[in-house]
Amino acid sequence: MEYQAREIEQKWRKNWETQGTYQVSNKSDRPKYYVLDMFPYPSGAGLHVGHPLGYIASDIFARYKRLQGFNVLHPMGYDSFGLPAEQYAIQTGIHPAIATEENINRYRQQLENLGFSFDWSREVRTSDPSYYRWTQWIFQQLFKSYFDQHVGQALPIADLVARLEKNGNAGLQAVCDEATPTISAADWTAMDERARELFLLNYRLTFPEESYVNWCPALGTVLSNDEVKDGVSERGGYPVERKLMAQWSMRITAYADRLLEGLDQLDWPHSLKEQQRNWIGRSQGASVKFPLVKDAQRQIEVFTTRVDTIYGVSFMVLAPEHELVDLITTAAHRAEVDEYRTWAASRSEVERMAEVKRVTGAFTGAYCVNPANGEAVPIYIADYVLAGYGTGAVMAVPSGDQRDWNFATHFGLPIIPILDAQQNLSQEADATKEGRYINSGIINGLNYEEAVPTLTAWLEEKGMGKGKIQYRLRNAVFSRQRYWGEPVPVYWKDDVPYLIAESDLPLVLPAVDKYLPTETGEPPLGRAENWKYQGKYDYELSTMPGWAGSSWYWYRYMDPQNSDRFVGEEAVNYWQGVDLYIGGSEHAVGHLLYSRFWNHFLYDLGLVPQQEYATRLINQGMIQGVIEYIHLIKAEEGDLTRTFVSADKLGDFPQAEFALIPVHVDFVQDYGKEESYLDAAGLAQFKTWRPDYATANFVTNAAGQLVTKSEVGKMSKRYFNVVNPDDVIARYGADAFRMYEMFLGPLEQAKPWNTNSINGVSRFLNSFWRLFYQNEQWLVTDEAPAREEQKVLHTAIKKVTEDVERFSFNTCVSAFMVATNELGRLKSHKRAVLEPLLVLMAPFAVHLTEELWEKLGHTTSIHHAAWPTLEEQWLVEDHITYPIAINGKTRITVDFPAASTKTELEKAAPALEDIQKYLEGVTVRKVIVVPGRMINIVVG
RNA sequence: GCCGAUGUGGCGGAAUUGGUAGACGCGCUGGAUUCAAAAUCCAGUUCCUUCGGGAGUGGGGGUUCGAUUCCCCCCGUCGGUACCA
Repeated sequence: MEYQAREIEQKWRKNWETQGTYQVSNKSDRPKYYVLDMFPYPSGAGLHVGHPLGYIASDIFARYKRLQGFNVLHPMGYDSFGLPAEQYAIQTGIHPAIATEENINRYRQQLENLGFSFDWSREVRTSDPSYYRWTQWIFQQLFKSYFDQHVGQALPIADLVARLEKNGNAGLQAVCDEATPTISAADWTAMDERARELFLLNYRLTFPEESYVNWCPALGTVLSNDEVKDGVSERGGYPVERKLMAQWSMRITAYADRLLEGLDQLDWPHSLKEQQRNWIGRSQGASVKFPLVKDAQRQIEVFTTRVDTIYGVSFMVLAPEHELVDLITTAAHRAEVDEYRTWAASRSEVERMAEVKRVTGAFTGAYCVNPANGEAVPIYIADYVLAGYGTGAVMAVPSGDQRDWNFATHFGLPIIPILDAQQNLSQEADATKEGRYINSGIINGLNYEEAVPTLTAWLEEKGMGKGKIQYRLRNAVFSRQRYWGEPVPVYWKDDVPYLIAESDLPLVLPAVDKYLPTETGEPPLGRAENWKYQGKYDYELSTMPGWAGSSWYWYRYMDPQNSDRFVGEEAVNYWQGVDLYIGGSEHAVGHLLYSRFWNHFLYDLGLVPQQEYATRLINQGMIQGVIEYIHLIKAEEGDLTRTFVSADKLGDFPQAEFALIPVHVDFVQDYGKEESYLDAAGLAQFKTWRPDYATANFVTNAAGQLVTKSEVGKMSKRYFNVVNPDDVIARYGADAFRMYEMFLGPLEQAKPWNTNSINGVSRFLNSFWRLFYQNEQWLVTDEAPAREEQKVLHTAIKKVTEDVERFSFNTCVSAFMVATNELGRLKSHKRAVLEPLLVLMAPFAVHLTEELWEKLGHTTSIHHAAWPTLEEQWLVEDHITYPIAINGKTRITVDFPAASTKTELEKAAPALEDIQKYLEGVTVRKVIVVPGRMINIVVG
């Protein structure tokens, strides 16, 4: 019987489904283990060969743990709200739910093709009302909570109210808006309901606020910082501008410290933790007040990490949006300042970032007082100071900061040296902390370590400053002016937001006639007819962002049907959290930070048992594609001729400029290689595919080939280089595909997709099969295996167990190959060897092993078998082959009895006949013996 | 600029605590089988070589009996991030 991948795979997939082989119970005597894959967004394009890499790895590990005797939770579901389905709906009028459903079905089919051990009875979809009901519920809990810094956790807002009634907010240590006024108990009591609600918004963990946001006109929505890359939207690459808008916000900054500290306990990739640390951006420094010369009651507060440089301040810079600008600008400078502010506001993020080097700014005409030395400091505005960071104001020290130096040089402001070690101040700033202070009042002669505490204490005493910790992390914008997302479970009364009753959840997404903003510019939900809470109050019209539903989904898998709670207590206490999370590093500062934030919050409420939900995380590397381009001569205006030139003939057109046009990789010969090209057939395919170029000229080389330019890059529709796993599976089978993806290299490393060597894996599976079957002949016998055969088996058990534990799956595959080669050489077909080997390979080649397992006479699934036990006795040798080196260079290898002692070997090695010729004319200085390893003879 | 990864044959990669560099696979070369092809099997395959050997893990230096592995400096590639005060 030949190995027939397709038949076997279909047979077992059906069988597993009817048997419920992968169904998991929340009750078990076995220890639990939770393996989670990152939530996929079901895009219309379906899976390409890069997507399954992490899923295959997690599936192997889940299966391994199952064979090891664990009760393993390994679920899959869909992050099914999102922009692409809505963009599609706008174009076609098809409800996003319908397109999403189709995409999900396609995904499901592709995933099933790969033979994963998901418990599909636990599938969840974020766009399902039974799911987003709980996303809305968690939102409501955030609204009902504030963060108390005294206890370092979230508490019910009712506690805050009780406190306000008693003491007002004096002495309250809680995270709130900068502008929150201080009130007494009497003030609170005097407030009416509306005033109280507005006041409480300063503290709630989710709240509407007016702030500068990333507005993307093309998408018609705001975006959070992590959704903006290089000044354009991550999805679609549309321009983004700064805009002042009222938006729901999440007070993630309350958790900045805990999110930072929590990282230390996580077994996550180092670089990913670093990214989160940088994103949170904790910096220690001081806040200092600079009173205005004209009005000492008003002060400009700055944050600085170098308070020691305060005597070097020669000017002050405010962000153009800073609230004091209007107030302080003198009449003489009014026009200039207004002009600058208008100009600054008109600049897009992209422009700003492109012109970082350019110095711009304007003088307000006003001065403030340096509290350290009482000198007057001119106040400028400039857009290198960001309104959103710190206080939106900087004390400028040109001698110690390059941007300040550039600004000072441009505007002719003084550059004051402050440390005797500073150098070349006429050329550039010197940020050194070395040396002793000069020109620096009370810290003259001190060094950095002495100056900082001295100054901070002095400023604090004078009430002009204090030590402060500042974060780069901003509160997260939580509104999207879009249709296809969770409705925010809030209604408005007197311009104040109220939660809808818990019993009214879920607030279901209403039908709309179009998925576009209303004529008055409201979000699409404004189109819903008669959509009012209790028939009279307006609902919030924005929806939640993509990351809402994915911030808690791993809990829903534990208990997906529960209609009383987002996850049942029993279920969450059993599964606790995720033991292994596998996914891409692109989620480092988005999903992985937001989900940690929500988890910390749920933990504070006592709803989940662990502060960090995923203790171990592994990034799988991206599988890249090869992009094939052909060179098109850039035509002059009006010139309608189109000429493509073979890459090896570009020299014939020295004056031409070329555009690179991506070509469908299927047309290209020797795809992925240096000398890949389009032959005549490829050119014909290209012309049919791109009729607009059907009449173009093609300058080919002597062989009639149009040589392409090949580049490793993203696998994406727009490069026409997407490889569908279904095609590969149809040809080689899912088992070969799974093993091949693992065999490509280390899991975490990025690697280009190349089908060149998949036949090696396919060949291996065939020879493995032939250990059982050859020429229609069943070969397996019940004879006792020889020692040598046992050694092959147990070497494999040891290697594969160790390697799976450290996620080195590529070396597992080669271990299987080695074992198969050896057993083939030994003509070994013993059940006692093959059966354990089959179990060892079951997590990788899930169908093939199941088939052979059945043929061996088993009636239950191999995936419920037990992982083989290593018996060291078979690995013990009576002789050890020692490499013998002279001065570190290996010369020969010699067998010695394993029992030889170090002293014996030291004597025996130099006496060997084969080694004598190396010792002529030199003296043996030392013989180094590492028992079991090697022998080195040092001569000289 | 800063932060983080990474660099080994023609190619993907292995070498887990410093101990035979190149496992395993692809490709390539030769052979067997075949009318032929596919498939399969066997042998070889880092480079140089006067066949004794010599060189060799991005480059240079160091520690060590011994370095792909540890330390210092430099270079390349990839990813993240950026007027963050």
